[in-house]
Amino acid sequence: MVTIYENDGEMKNKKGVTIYDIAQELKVSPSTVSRALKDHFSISKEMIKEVKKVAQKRGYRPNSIAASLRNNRTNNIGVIISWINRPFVSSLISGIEEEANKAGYNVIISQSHDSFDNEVANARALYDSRISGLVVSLAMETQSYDHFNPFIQNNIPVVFVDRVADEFNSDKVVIDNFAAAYMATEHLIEQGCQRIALACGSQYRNIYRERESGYLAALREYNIPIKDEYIVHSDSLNAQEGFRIAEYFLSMETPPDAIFSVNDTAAVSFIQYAKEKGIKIPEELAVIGFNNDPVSLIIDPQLSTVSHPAIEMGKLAAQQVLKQSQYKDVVKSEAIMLRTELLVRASTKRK
Amino acid sequence: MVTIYENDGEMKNKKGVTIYDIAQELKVSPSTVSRALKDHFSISKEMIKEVKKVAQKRGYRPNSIAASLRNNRTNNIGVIISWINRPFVSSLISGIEEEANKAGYNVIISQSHDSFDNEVANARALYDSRISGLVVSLAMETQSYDHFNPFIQNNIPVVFVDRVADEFNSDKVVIDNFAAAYMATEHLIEQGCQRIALACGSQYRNIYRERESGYLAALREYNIPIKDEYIVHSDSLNAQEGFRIAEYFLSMETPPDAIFSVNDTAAVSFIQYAKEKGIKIPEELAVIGFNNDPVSLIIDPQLSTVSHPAIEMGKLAAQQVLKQSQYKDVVKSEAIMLRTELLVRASTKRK
DNA sequence: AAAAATTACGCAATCGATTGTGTAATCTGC
DNA sequence: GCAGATTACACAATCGATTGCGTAATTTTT
Repeated sequence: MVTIYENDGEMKNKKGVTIYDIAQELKVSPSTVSRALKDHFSISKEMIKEVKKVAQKRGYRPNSIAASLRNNRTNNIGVIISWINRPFVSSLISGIEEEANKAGYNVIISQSHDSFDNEVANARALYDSRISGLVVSLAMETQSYDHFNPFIQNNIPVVFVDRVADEFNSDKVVIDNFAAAYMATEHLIEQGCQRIALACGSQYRNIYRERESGYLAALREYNIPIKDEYIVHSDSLNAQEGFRIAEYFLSMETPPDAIFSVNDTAAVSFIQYAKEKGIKIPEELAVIGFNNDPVSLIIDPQLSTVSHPAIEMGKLAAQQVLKQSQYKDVVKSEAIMLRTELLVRASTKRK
Repeated sequence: MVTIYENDGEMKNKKGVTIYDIAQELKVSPSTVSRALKDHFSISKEMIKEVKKVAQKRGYRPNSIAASLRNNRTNNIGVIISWINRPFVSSLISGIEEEANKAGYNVIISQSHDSFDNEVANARALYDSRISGLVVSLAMETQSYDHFNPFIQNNIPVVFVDRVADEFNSDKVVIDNFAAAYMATEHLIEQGCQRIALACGSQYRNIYRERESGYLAALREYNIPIKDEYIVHSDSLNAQEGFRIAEYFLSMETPPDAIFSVNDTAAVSFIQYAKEKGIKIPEELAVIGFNNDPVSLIIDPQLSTVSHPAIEMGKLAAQQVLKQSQYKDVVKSEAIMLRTELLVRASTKRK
């Protein structure tokens, strides 16, 4: 299944058409061509028309590399995320891309795989390629933020999304994790759950810290005793970990009657495990997740969860980057906080 | 929730360190610095050491824009895909990115959202940004391929993945859709299914055409009559369409006893619809999908499907692009075909 | 010791677009 | 009809790294 074809000979290595070629054909200077293509006021209407006609005819395409070098800025926005194949993350990217494209920017994506070293390497590579802005959702491991300093020092805007660095002064787009977790926990309490467990992520990341706080606050508010053995932390709340945690919770002497999971992946595993063991959901065990992943509607019973405005977050982050890259002088750092929504489905509906 | 901070004043607008700065400090020429940084043989060991020391001290980072302009090539690979938030696609991208990063390349991603116009616009933007290679999985609508000609004419490699253009002479990375569909259909027949329906996609795309051919071939091989009313084509096999198609099939006078869906999304909808209607799976209706999306393991009963080596396909596509961009002279176009695997799960296990 | 070879570096053009400044040519006002 | 204003374009430097070619200094060869 291999086909071979040869060169056309004449067609190949024909260098791209430049403004110099157009200038030569029209016997004007390259600067005139450059300005004409941008409808500069100092160029006559006729000349603009002529230039554009020739450009069209010759198939001229601007070399943005050259422009970038001259202007010291590219039309590229860098993005560093953990894993692209997570529903929340790919929606985030969609939002970033949509907003960036609208403004004539391309998006360069790199995955940290939740490793600090990768994040540093990616940041460096993106810096070298002279991106004009960076959107970051931090890796699970990250605790030091020095790798973002080169951007700051060179006035390249850095915007954090979702997984942000409190210690680092820059734009942020987040959700109210505390409130969302409080809502979710309160909902479980209202459904009559008394022994509510928490499956949480790394305490290095704001999103998990804040969700834990919300969970604890709700329990306190309703005078429900907090039990350490009902709280589990995991560095990667994947399906496998979910089963492990489910086994731990459900083989306790007094197992929880509800679990709040900080992501849907683990929550789904809880339901699957419980179903295997013949534990009724939500009667014997109520489960609520976080993110509103597609799987939350596929699992039976459907999973209650907290919806994350992922695309909107991506759009806002991109807008922040673009705005910051325009106004180089006055730098104003702001944190945008978006609303979440509690989605009550069968996995917690006891009443 | 808004914080404001002012400029440092002295820190800002400090232009990046260039080889000229290093040259000045060491009182040598920029060319020497450039060569020293690349361990050029004509530079003495001591000079190389000196240059690197100063570069390190001053925090020098190469300006790849400048290098790109001079070399007429970037370290960026462009990717055009339909939707990033599909499991298959994001895995594909992961593979591309891994391989590209390994070779020191960045990946620029753009989504066509399955629209031809978007695909053309994305191709143009990527061309302007002077990517050194392009990986494409075609939009559903695409029927003309002229927008890829500028790349070909300028020796920029274009590699198609999964959704390829038969008419277009370039590298391709695909799976054996015919064989996969044949296997899937044969499996249904072996389970005793006699009235096997097909939920298919747009005939513009090879993957759906080939899968339909495989389905038809299997039916013929086993002397099962082919009924047109058992074959449905949809331009977007999403969940909603899945329900619509399920309704059509299951409200027929003689409904099918099995459905082969060319993607998992629709297959999952079939199962959900059937469960709602009290139709037993797989006894009354066997369902098999395609792609091995995460949902296929979440749905109850678990979905039989065909696994797609997405990451591997991405890696191979990136490798092809990188290889092609090295050898400008002899262009050899090849099609790589990967194996798929039939995953038999509860949704088709009748025996 | 003179010639040849090698070592180690500098000079200057180049990639393509951008832009501040300069300058003819045309136009305006009185 | 002439100074001054305006129009419409050209000149040339610039962004930062790369690289063919040139050359002085040192080493090797015979």
